Amino acid sequence: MGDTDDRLGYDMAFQSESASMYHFHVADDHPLFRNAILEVIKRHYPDSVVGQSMDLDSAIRDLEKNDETDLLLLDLHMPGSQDLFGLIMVREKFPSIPVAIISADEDADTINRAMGHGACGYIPKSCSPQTIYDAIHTMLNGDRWVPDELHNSLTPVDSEEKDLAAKIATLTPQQYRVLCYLREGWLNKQIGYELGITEATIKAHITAIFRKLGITNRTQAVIMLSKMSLKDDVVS
Amino acid sequence: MGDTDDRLGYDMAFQSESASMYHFHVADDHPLFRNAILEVIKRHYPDSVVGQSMDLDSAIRDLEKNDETDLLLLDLHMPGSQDLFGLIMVREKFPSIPVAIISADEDADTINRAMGHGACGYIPKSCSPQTIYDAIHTMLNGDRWVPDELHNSLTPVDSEEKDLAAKIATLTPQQYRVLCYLREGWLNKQIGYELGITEATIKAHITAIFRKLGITNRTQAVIMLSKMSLKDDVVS
DNA sequence: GTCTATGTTCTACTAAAGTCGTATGGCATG
DNA sequence: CATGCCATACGACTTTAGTAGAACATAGAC
Repeated sequence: MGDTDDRLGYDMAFQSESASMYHFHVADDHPLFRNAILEVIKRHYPDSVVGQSMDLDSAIRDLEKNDETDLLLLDLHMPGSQDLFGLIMVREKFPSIPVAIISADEDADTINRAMGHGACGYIPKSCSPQTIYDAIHTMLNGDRWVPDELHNSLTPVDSEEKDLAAKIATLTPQQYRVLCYLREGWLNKQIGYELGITEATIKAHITAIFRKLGITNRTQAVIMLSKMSLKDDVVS
Repeated sequence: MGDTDDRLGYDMAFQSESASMYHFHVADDHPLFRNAILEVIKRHYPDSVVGQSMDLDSAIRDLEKNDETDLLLLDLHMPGSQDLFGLIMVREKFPSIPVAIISADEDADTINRAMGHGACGYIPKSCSPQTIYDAIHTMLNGDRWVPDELHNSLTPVDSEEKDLAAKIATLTPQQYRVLCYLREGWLNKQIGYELGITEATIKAHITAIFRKLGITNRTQAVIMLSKMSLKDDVVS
């Protein structure tokens, strides 16, 4: 399986596939599909390093340790990463790391918006291993990849949605966590218990969130975020 | 009642339709399109009576006076009738009156759900006068009408959405009005001012709404309703 | 007519939300 | 190492949200 180079180059173009040691991270809370991805990676990039996580926080911690990750494969729906928000946060924190979305949701609008928010690819979970490999290979070369039928139909994302994404991206990690619970209709007291801090602190975070989003109460926050939500997935 | 002429031609204007006197109501806050509909009706059903309104409350008042209305043409988006909620309320209050949705929104999912919530037809605003006539004619005969391309692809509405619609339908008119403002992120004080009653009364209504919807606070209400919202229309 | 049932309205109360000021610790810059 | 910046955390206060209970009106039912 070839020799490996410790000193990984910054430029993928130099590296032939067999000789390259890539650094992947697979973030998906669904074990079956995570394994499917791992199979593909191990088969085609046996010398690569693969981080794994089941929620957004773990993924971010791992990326912080490995800031040279070559490709993040991110599920659209896992704890802390509903809809496009996880993608937005990761793109903000690690602009240089390419992010491929993997999701059961094959809706054209969803794929289009994921790409518009900075994903370098979108892999529907129904794809064959061969297709998954094609996609990963393409993205490691610095190109974008979407399912064939959408190749020529990508359109720019609504500017209002872009604005909102930019505001979300300014939230601190803790603020973002609080917002995730707020969005689900939790009370401040409940959020505080969940995060292990007092209700007073939750309120402080929430006030800060409102300022950043340009709103004045939680109801408006939910309204604002719901405008950015995607179609519901099919429960599999 | 009923029309006896099934022969449709391009200049059929004065055939046996002229002998029947239908009762229409056109509810649309966009004057241009309201007039377009009126043109079609006056041309093909010159003896008919046509009520008009620019918001849901006026429409309902008119329907109460004319409980034998043969067809209500309802815009999806006007004051008091965002998304499918207006349709749901009207179908609950007047189950015997056929409702045709007219809207600029031509999304298949939107059309499908409107039909699933009891509309007898869906007329995209891009339709020609001739097509509008075809649609109205079909619906007056008791048949349903949707754009050709969707004729065979209507699917049942999600049961959860049906449940929610049933709950919404139990709201009193005033409760529904309050809910419309709540949904937009207004404060109780503001809603009270708008409706000309005290904040205390708004609160009482809101508590009643929560009970009917099976929730405990306004944030959950917004979340619940947002699951039922449609794709945003293009602003024309 | 009386008697229910229901919608609307309100007062008085409790609970939750939201703001302000402040303190601490990490971390980068000069 | 001193300084400033910022994320995080908390307590005290004010404002808004939400509940309980009752008064009043109206429409049917008996």
